[in-house]
Amino acid sequence: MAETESRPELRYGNRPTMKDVAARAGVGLKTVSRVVNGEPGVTPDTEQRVQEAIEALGFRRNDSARVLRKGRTASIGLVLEDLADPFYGPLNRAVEEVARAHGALLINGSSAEDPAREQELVLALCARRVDGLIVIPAGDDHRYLEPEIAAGVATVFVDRPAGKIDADVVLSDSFGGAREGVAHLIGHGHRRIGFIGDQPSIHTAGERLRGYYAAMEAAGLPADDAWVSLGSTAPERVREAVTAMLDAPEPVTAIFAGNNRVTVTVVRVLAGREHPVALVGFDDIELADLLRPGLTVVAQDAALLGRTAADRLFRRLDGVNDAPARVELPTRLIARGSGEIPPYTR
Amino acid sequence: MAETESRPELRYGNRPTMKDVAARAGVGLKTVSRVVNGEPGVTPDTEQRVQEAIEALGFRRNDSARVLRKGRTASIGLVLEDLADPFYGPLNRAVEEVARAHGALLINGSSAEDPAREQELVLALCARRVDGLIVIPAGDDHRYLEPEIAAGVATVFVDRPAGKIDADVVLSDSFGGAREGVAHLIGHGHRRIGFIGDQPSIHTAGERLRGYYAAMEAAGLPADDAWVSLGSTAPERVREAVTAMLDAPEPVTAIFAGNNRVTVTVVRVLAGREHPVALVGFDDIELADLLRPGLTVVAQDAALLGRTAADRLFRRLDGVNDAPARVELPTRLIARGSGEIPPYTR
DNA sequence: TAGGGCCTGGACAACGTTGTCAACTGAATG
DNA sequence: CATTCAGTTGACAACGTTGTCCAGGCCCTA
Repeated sequence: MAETESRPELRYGNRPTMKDVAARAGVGLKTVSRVVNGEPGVTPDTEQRVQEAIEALGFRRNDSARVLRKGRTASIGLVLEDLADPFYGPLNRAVEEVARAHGALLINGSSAEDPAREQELVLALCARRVDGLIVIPAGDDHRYLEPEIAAGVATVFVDRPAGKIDADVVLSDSFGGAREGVAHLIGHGHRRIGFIGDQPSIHTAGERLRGYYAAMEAAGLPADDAWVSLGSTAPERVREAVTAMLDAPEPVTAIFAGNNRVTVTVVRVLAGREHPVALVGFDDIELADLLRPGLTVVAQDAALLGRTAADRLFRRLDGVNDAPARVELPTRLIARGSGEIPPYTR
Repeated sequence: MAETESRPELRYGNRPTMKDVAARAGVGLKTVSRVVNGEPGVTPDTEQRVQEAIEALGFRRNDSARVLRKGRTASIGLVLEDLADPFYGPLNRAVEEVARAHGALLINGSSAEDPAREQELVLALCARRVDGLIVIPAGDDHRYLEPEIAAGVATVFVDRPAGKIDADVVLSDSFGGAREGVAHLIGHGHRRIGFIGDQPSIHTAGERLRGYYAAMEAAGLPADDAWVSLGSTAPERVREAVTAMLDAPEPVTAIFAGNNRVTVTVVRVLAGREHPVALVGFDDIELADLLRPGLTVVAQDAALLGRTAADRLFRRLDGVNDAPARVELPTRLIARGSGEIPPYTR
């Protein structure tokens, strides 16, 4: 322990540098660099001597220095809402695969739906000089990114659009998906349909709500305020909202759930109810097919979302420089039973 | 577009440096550094001038250079098997939270259960000079890490032990958990119990198999080879294995599933069978309580696994230097119905 | 054999930051 | 008034790598 105290500056245990390798191999510094980077202009004989020295010393190039010199970090940042949310798993993985294919590492973090934390994280990534950023925004004002983007940090927003700046964005068609889901319920005879969603300040939540209204209106149905509940996705709140809708004098006969977390809670509540209630949820859920009834959902392809965003990002990094675009991916209605339950009448 | 071509070296659009800030504020370079880092010894007046210059130029410190100078990157690497696997989501998130609390960023990647890819990823992280590594190993030989660890890269293995090197490891009690799960089935009257697991070369898979045998033996029951199926967790393979066990002349009356992916497929197969079969799965699954019957599982606390590993890692980074230890976290049996089904007899 | 070109190898500066250290200021002390 | 001292400030080197550029040595040709 005296070891560590006595040399406070010592971090990497004096790792060998190219200079050390050069000394050991009896060549110049730059020759080592050439060997390490596979550059031409080194005789096999010299190369072997260098390789042996590298081996013997356990040398590993210090990419920090390389980054400083070259300007590129070969890493991208991914800021999402919650690393633990199963919805983002496939997205995360898809982004990683694309990054890997381009030889880049992935730095990621959760904003926890907190705009301040998002900004902090994004700026930390910019300070690291990531080559690009993929952001699932928590906030609705991203002007803080303007200097970064101007400075050349490629940026793509996913799942929700950027606020107050013009940037690439890849979204699912929340509006169309929700409208289709609600229309599906209407098509099965429902006229009083509840909508339980996330905070409407979140873009996707707002769009889905809009889709709900659009479907109701298209069918000439009223959309009673008492049927719409927006707010946190915390189980208790959702539970209360569902219960209120079902215990009202004119109860809803079907529910549209605004995202996976809401859906899960709604399923739990409905499992305890006496009368059947139809349900369509936004976002697919593992095992949805094994519930009784099977869960009807409006599915988005999270992996495709991630892959599309990452492709766009690397296209930009490769120099393509067209105007920021908005890509909207279609959703898919998967009927499994819960959305096909007819209206219950006492 | 001529822009990009004409200056191939240009990466960050000539971002302002401390030198630029210093020039604009009419102060020395070091003074800017002091302001940026909140070091003492700068008059409020000077500080303000510097702040204004920073603001005006949109300066952001280049952490690459900082890293090179200071030796610490304030980042850790997490290598897991699959970012998209819901089991690792909470683990990932837990590690991130601890890292965040220590002001470190998290770089992560998937090994896809491929030892070569694991090594490639780990060494790339080492080249980046991450301060520490958390690895869910795919391979069983980690001697390639010896020089790195010797050079001071703190390393903690999670979920599975390291191979052929002495390092910190945090595990769930796979053996004990599986034994308890199988004993639970035995306790409910089962005597012919199937075990469907992952490739036995994976440490956890082997331990769980050992637990199965231990429980059977403790109850004085035979463990017929035909009841044990090990291999890939691909749905087709698992489906075949389950079907074979159930269609045998002496069919098993209960199944123990070795991990979440196996469990999911087994549930699907059992849902299509005529006669009830008891099931206990290793790993908890979302919505397990909503299946009919509810799914009985041996749950591990993935978040705790991640938190424990990260805590250990940062303890080392803070200079604690005790011998590598093996921490084993208990599992928890959660009875929900599927594991309490009595043996079916025709 | 001299001149030319090609190949290999190395010296040196630069990337943007931080640590060291010395110089300067103004005030307080004798 | 000289001296000291604390508090500010900046010049400079160093971190480890890569790009530039030049020096030799070699082979080929005239």
